[in-house]
Amino acid sequence: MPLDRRSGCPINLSLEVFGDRWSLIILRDMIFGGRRHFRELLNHSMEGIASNILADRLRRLLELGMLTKADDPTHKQKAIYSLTEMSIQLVPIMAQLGAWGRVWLPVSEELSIRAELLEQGGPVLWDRFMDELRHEHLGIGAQKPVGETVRAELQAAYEAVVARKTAAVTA
Amino acid sequence: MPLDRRSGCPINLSLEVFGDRWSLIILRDMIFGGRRHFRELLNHSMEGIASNILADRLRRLLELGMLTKADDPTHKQKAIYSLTEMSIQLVPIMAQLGAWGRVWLPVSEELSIRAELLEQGGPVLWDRFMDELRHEHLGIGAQKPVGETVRAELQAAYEAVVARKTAAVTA
DNA sequence: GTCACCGATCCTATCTTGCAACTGGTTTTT
DNA sequence: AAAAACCAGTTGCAAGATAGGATCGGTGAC
Repeated sequence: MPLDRRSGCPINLSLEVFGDRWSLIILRDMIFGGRRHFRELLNHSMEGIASNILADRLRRLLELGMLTKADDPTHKQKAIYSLTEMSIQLVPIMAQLGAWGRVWLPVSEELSIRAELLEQGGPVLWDRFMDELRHEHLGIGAQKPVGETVRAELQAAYEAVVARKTAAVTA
Repeated sequence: MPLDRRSGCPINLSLEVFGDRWSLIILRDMIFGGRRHFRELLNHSMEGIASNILADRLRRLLELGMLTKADDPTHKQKAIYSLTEMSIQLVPIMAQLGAWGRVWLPVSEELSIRAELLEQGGPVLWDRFMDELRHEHLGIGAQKPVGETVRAELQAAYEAVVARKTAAVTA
């Protein structure tokens, strides 16, 4: 997946960066799923990414400055991938994409609850989420975010839907 | 490009619809460039799309309900493609994509002026633009929009930048 | 010492893309 | 009336991307 620079149009250039079927999925899992390691991304991938594709995309995202990579001090072979400001600022795009998909595509209820909450929360929630990501990935903002994190809230809402649906089935 | 339905996640499904290098480019040219015919999309394509790819993507977008196709009464062989509500509602996504690209990617000045104005105008301008598109493509809203259209404004701004840059070079 | 885990890489079959030539028909120009 | 240009695509081919699975050498927990 080379960068062609077909034109200097912002939409075109954005597509050249993440206009494929995997790059945004990986970033989604890092942003909303909190994944930081290769194996986490590989084994918990809902869509079943192949290891060679994952390796290729991670390398590409590193080159593009959307991610950084560091050694994990707890395990010599583990690498920790971090978001950069560039990828943290994809949150509004993810939110819009989720909102659009929720309306027009056959989404599953439990997987769209996050998109729904993100849409309801609007830019205020997005900003709070982005600040949390900056704290987590860039070490910016000295003290921890107060109260429950946005990601934890979204995750809790997701699990509540799953629990409700399971109860409905077994009832 | 099949629809795999890898998962019911809204972001994933959105990517399965337009997570490739051409679908959004075609929709961009229809939305911001006002293109309605195959040859217009083919010959005025800034990025140089191939005719088979264009044909394939148009067919796909028709199947997905993002476009409709009708005979052109003025020419027996011409077909007119129209946006649907589904694709008109991509305007906010295009705006966010353009805003992000303008900050982080090497965009050209003249091609990013539209994104800049769209960002400045915010949701109010997006709604006005979407209403104009509904009038133009869906025949909704009896009377024509008052004053200059959003697309004409964006186009004028683009041409002003081109003119200024040309003047600067020849001066 | 064994076994699961670590981030990848290699191989192969299949799918997608880009490119150029071409099709059958229609409108415009000369 | 003949020629040229335009219309929406289609076809064939080569190159590149993807999916899936096996594999690699090193690490850490038990």
